[in-house]
This record gives sequence, structure tokens and C-alpha cells, in this order.
Amino acid sequence: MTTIREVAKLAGVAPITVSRVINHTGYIRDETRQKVESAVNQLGYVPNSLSQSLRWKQTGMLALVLTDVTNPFWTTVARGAEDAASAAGYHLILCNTDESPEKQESYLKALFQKRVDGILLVPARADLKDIRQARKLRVPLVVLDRRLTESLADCVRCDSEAGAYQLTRLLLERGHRNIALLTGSPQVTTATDRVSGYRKALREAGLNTNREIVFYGAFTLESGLEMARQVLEMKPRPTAIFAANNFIALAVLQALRVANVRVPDDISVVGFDDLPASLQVDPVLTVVAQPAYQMGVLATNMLLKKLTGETDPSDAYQEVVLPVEIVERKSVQVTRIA
Amino acid sequence: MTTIREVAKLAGVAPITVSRVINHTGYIRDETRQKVESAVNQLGYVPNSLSQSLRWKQTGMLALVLTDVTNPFWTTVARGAEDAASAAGYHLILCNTDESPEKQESYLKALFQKRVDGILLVPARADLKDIRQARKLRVPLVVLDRRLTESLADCVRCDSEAGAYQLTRLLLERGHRNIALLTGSPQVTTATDRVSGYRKALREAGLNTNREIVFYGAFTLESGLEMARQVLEMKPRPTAIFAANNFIALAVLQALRVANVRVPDDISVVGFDDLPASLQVDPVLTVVAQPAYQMGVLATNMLLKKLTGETDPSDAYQEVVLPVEIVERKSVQVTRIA
DNA sequence: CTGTTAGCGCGTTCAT
DNA sequence: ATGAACGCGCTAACAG
Repeated sequence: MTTIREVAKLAGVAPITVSRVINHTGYIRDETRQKVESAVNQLGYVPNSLSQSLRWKQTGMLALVLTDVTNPFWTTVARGAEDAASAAGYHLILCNTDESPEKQESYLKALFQKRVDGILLVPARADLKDIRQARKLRVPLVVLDRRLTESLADCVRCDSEAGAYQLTRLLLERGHRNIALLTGSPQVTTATDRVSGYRKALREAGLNTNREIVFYGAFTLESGLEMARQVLEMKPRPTAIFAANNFIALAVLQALRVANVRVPDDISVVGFDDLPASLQVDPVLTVVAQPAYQMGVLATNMLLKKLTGETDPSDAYQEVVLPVEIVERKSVQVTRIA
Repeated sequence: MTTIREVAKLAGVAPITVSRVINHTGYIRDETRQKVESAVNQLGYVPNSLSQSLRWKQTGMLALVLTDVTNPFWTTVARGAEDAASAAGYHLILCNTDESPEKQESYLKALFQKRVDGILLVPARADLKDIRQARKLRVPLVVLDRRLTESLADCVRCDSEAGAYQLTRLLLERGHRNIALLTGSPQVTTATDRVSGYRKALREAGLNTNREIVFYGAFTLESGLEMARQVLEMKPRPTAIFAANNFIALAVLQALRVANVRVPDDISVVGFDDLPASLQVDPVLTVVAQPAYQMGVLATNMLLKKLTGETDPSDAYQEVVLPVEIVERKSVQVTRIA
């Protein structure tokens, strides 16, 4: 590919002059600019951003490391992040860890090597090693969606506990006392926070620990199907199911349909995460909706502030917790109190 | 961040020795290796891949430029591409053009600047300018999903025409003669190819041009809703709707539900693109399923062959057309021939 | 307004 | 088995 030197030669100037024309820095005589521009066009010159980044000590790239772009929740977050990044003139790289700490480590290493200017991370596990490394390397990092066991980074997330609490209360108010909660891995704070909210609501309603029905699995369709099967075999069968993420909710609905159990007539179902309008035909599920897009935007802006030095590095880490919102639809039945 | 020189200094060796240890090239005495490794660990040294790429003249990065990661079809393609890329030791960058030629141009420019080793492109428009530029810059490029008006690049796509033909025949065999086709932009070959397949089937059934009912819009929910509304106002109303992509199909189902038109009792519906199992509760729609994941894998492998020089550059451009498959479900009703 | 020099961090080439 | 010099492509700092 053409280099700046070849352009300079053709235009009869020094490379630095070409550089100045391209980057619109410094003063250039109009005539010179035109000579350079025509040389650039003639050769189809495209500046090498590797070299530029090497000199400038910044790459203009951010990275979003998440667990699964296949999940509409994450694609929405990603769109928010991308929009915010590109509004600030940054490019965004997406990486999927599939909840694997090994993949996470491998991607982060690659991102460090690429000298991305900042990282948005949805931590695959409670493991803090990667985050410590980012700190050590002084790579700005914002944690997304999940809490850390220790306060080692800024964090933007939604209020899982409050959402789960509200959803559980809604069920309790409708008379449900046998509520099964199907959640993700105990390693993931959104999974456990939703358990906390559920638990809190049960306690307040005067139900003690032995009334809790909690299944831990993973935030996937397969795990949801498996847990749903187990719920259906319980005697007495719970009168309501609380699915702690969108894939589990869809799995529950699928399993119930296969088993010929009607919603909400035979059993009530509520879920966490709404689906985008483009992906549902007949929205039936009462859910807690998280501001996914906004979370992506906010986290990105927080990251950008860190790298433009608008925040004082000596400040304590910030944590932004976004409120969630109940969207009531028609998957909850009023039941007699048992 | 630490540089190779600081590591070298701490280890008491020359930078090049550190380089050799890191890249496992050349001979190194065990003792030296250990000194270097401990220095690397102590400083948390992470090699700068910008510099490496600059020297090696390759970046180990591929890019997939597509129209919309929000669409499950594309996320599936992306997963295929990512898996294939990472199996070969490459990283994959994702870019969304939203069908905008301007965004496409801007992203491609950035990718050229970043010196990605190769590009997978879903062209936003029939415009060939960007592809010519890639040729001029000698950046290996494979076109995905859509045909080019001129043969200027290798291409991997699915057989839209055959799929549309089969789907239309299925409707014709069930007795439908008033079939509305709701498709994307006339600028997009998958949209027009599906019209061709539809048209061909009608012709074969002895129906002439004035029996064609074709709406051109975009492959989005909004456009689908708008077109569906128009179909519902037609008199006589078509007995079947053929939605030429997944979002249009979902829009049609939504619109029909709102209008209280039952599927398939009142009207039959077929679609292009299946949804992943994780996103549907009760798969109802008879569709043409495209091998999205496989398309991503194949295109990536074709690209990789080009850059490892396994293909003769003098060869003509390849075009791989993947077969599609009808998945019959329950959205088509047998109707009396009008 | 334009050019020269030097160096970003690394690895190839050629010595030793 | 290890190192010195040079250059990848670009631009900051300093001259002129």
C-alpha cells in the first residue's frame, strides 16, 4: 500500500507536509495543499493508522467485552455503546466471552496489545484478575451490568434486586405463594441479586425460607428448558414462575406449551428483560424491562470521561445503578391464597 | 505502558532477546529465557501489537461489515464468521452500516486505515465504489449474502431466488392465487432475487404479470408494518402473504393480530429466514431457512484462503451459492382456487 | 509556510 | 546464543 513518502515524492514536497494536509494541522499554502491532495487521490493513499496510533499514543478504539451478542439484551446494549462511541469519534470493538473466563482473559489480552483506549467489560465471573491487570496497565475500564465483589472499577448496571423485588411483590399481591425463581449461575451477580430481591419480597410477605423455590442454572435457553422441566414435576406445582432473564423466560414459555400448560390460566409467568418490538409477535409476558440501550450509552460516556481526564483519577470509583421498570401484560393470573 | 526496552533492561539483555523469548523465535539459553520471563511478569509487560503489525505488515484482524447486528440472522452469520476467524488465529471486527452507503464508506475507510488483513462485506447498496477501492488497495474482500451487479469480488450467498420460488410454489399448490410479496429495497439483491423467484413460480403456474402483488420497502419492522397495513386494505384481499425477511414476517404477524385477522384461518403467511430457537415461543411460521452460521464460516474461510495465498489471484472470482431449506409449520391454509 | 531530525515500539538482517 | 543497526509509516519539535 502507498505510504506517505510516495505521496510526498509525487507532490514534490516533504512527508510532513502531506501529513499536515491530511490532518488539517498547521498552515499550508493553498497551492501546496492542492498538489498534495491530487497526489493523494491519484495514488489512492490511505494513511496507516497503526503508525498514527503509535505516534499519537492513542488508537481511537474502545472495546465492549460481553457475554453473548446473540442475546437481544446485549445487542441493544451494544448499539447504545456504539452510538455513544461513534458520537465521540471512537470506534467500538465487540468481543463475546460466552461467560468463559478463559475467553475473557484471552480477549482482554488482545485488547491490551492493541492498545485500545478503554474497555467496557461485562465480567464473565467474579474473578478480579483481569480487572487488576487493567488497573496495573492503567487502561481505563468500566464494568457493565454486574457488580464486583470488591470496588475496583467504575460500574454501570441496572437495579436487579429492586426489579426482582417488585416483580415478586406483584405476584404476591395477586395471591401467589408458591413462586419458583429460575435464575442464572450463582457466579453472576445479576442472577444472585434477583434472588435477593425475590427473597426480600417473600420475607416481607411473611413467608419464610422454606417457601423459597430457587433454581440456579444459566441465562440460556437450554438451561431454562431444563429448569422448567423440573418445576413442572414439582408437587405441589408452583402457581407462578419467575424467569430471571429473557432466554429463561422464553424457555419456560416453550416448555409450558409443550406440556400443554396454559399461561396464565394454569400457571403465571413473569420475566426479566423485555424483548425488542421487532422480535415479538404478541407480547404476553409481564416483565421487568431494563434500560439496555441507555446503559450502553451511559457506560461509554463514563469511560470517555475517564480517558479525556474529565474525572479526577483520585476519586473513588463511581457506581451508577439504573432504575428498572415493570411492564405489565397478561401472563399473571390472580389466584386464591393457598 | 511498559516497553520491550524496559523489560530488556531489567532482565539485563538486549530488546531483541526479549522479542525472541516472546515470539518463540530463534535460540535462547534456558537461563536467559527465565530471566526475561520473570522480568516480563514483574513488569506486566504486554507487547504492543501496533508496532508488531507495523513490522510484520499484517494485523491478524478481519472485519465483518454488515447491515444490522440487531437482526438475529446477522448475529448468527457473525458467530459463524467469528468462530472461523478465531479458529485460524484471527480477530474479527464487526461494523454496522444500517444499510447506509455513507456509513459503509466511512467504516471501510477506517478498516483500510487499520490495515485489517481482509474484509467480509454485506454491501449496503449496489454501489461498487467501495469494492473497487478495496481492489485498488489490494485488500482481500469477500462479499456476503448479496450479489454484485458486476463480478468484482468473491461472493458467498444463499439461493434467494430458489427459496422464494419454492415458497411461492408451496402457496400455489395449496390453492393460493392472490399472493402478496412484501420485500426490501429494490437496491438490495436479496430483495429483488426473492421477487424473481416469486415471479417465476407465478409464471409457471400460468399466472401473468397482473397477478403479481409486490411491495418494496425495507427489511425492517417499521417497513413491514406499513406494507402489511397496505395489504390489509386491498380489495380483494390477498389470501396469502409472503414476507421476504424475518422482521417483515414478524411485522406482518403483528399487524394481523392487531387487525384481528387469524393465521392461517383468515390469511396464510410465509417468511424468509428462520428465527433461532432461543427467540421463539411457538414456531408457527412456514419459512425458508438460510444456513446463516455456515455462510459466515464459509465466507471467512474463503477470505482466509485468499490472504494465505492458497488461491491463485489470477483465478476468476468465485461465487458460492448455498442451498436453502423450507421449514413447513402451520401458517399456510389450503384455499379454494379462486 | 515548509523541511529536517528524531523517535513512537518492535523485529529483520547481519554480525559476533 | 546474543546484540547493533536499521526501518516499518507516521508526526512532534524545532529550524528556517
